[in-house]
Amino acid sequence: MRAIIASRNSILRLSKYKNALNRFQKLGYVRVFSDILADAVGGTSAQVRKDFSLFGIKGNKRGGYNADELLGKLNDILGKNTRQSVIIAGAGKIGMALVKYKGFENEGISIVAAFDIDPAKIRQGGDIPVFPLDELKAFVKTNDIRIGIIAVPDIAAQQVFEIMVSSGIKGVLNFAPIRLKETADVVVNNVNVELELENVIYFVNALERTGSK
Amino acid sequence: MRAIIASRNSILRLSKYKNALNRFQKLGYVRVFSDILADAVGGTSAQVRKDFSLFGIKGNKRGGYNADELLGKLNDILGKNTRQSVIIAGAGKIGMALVKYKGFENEGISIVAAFDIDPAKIRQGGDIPVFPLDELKAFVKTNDIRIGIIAVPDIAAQQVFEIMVSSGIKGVLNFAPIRLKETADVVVNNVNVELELENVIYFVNALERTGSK
DNA sequence: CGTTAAAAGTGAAAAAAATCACAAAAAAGT
DNA sequence: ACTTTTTTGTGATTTTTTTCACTTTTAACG
Repeated sequence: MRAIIASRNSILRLSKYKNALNRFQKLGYVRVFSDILADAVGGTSAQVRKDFSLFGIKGNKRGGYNADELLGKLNDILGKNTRQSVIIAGAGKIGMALVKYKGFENEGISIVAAFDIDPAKIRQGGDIPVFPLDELKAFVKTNDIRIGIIAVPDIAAQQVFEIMVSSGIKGVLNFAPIRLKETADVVVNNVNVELELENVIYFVNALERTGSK
Repeated sequence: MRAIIASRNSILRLSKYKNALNRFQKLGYVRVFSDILADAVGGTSAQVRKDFSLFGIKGNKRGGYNADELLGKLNDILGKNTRQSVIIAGAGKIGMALVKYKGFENEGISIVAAFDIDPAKIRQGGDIPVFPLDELKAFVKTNDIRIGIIAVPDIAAQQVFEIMVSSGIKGVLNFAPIRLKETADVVVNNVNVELELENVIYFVNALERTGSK
């Protein structure tokens, strides 16, 4: 298929449109307009249209976008038409919170197994099994998993990352507050709560100092 | 003080430099260079220097930056010299994972209380008390809290946000996968794990389709 | 000391992203 | 059917961010 050059941010926006659209659809909307989407997602209507334009998504002038059709196209672009199996390294607080989280299933994402070094955490009973970390490689290979989540302490993160990559994992969502030494053929996104919280604090302070009218 | 116009991203980078610096300092580094920092954080040395330049941070030509001094300045800019008290709404999986997380304390961030509607979750015994949601407003007011974390289901998020804002909270870190209807004088950052994971999946697929050499 | 080499600092240039603004289409109204 | 109004689609423009490339300073070395 045609390769689309897209920035991380524009893809992130497409996902947001898709999520908003899902909600609109549940509310019975048949047609949606760029300004409605903009507003749901926190942008401008021009940007919505530009994004769509960039990905070759067409609407109807004066008629907006057909919700079903648009959703189909977005899902297509985002690769949401095939279910994705994901593993987690680290069965601590964050790891287990993710395992228990219901939201992924609706999005075609299945967390199929977790792995941990701590023998106390191993458990095959529950809906999602927790295996010893040693078994990660074999599991990933036999089940052809391509996406992994790192939810281990920062000190172990790089090591776990390398195990994942050598197992054949191509995309990683990293919760450890550490920059992973990446290679070009593996995609890494970072979720760093500390950083985000610090950022909020900074802007609250900054707002207080300056914009205090 | 002088008001610095800074983008969210540049502040995020400053935080990263600060975190990297903390690690370097623990390893005994007395002087650091822009390329070392760049590398630790995943950027270019030019960008590090530009960022510092923008905030009036000076180093020594040929001598780099004194680690202590630089850290002091970064902490100063980021407002890390005063401890920040934070509350959490939602004592579910995510909320409790955050409460238990040790990383905040080192950063001068204290989670002082959690709140939940579910009476079963109320508990005053532990290190961090969980109060009924009703009491949030009073608590925030009497303790003069300015930062809140939203870790409630998406359906309740907007409502909780409004309670927070009306209580005097000025900055929010939102974990609900919903765009909060914000006002200009409140800072909101979003952490959306689903979105990030979808993004990883997209780029893995995209890489597979195109760059498959 | 004087020379060399390494690194900061920063305007200028380039690239990337967002916004504007308006023509074209088509739904709705009369 | 014709007119009006609304909304898309997109080239052009503007703004923002990043990178370049060169000057200046100073540590290190002989």
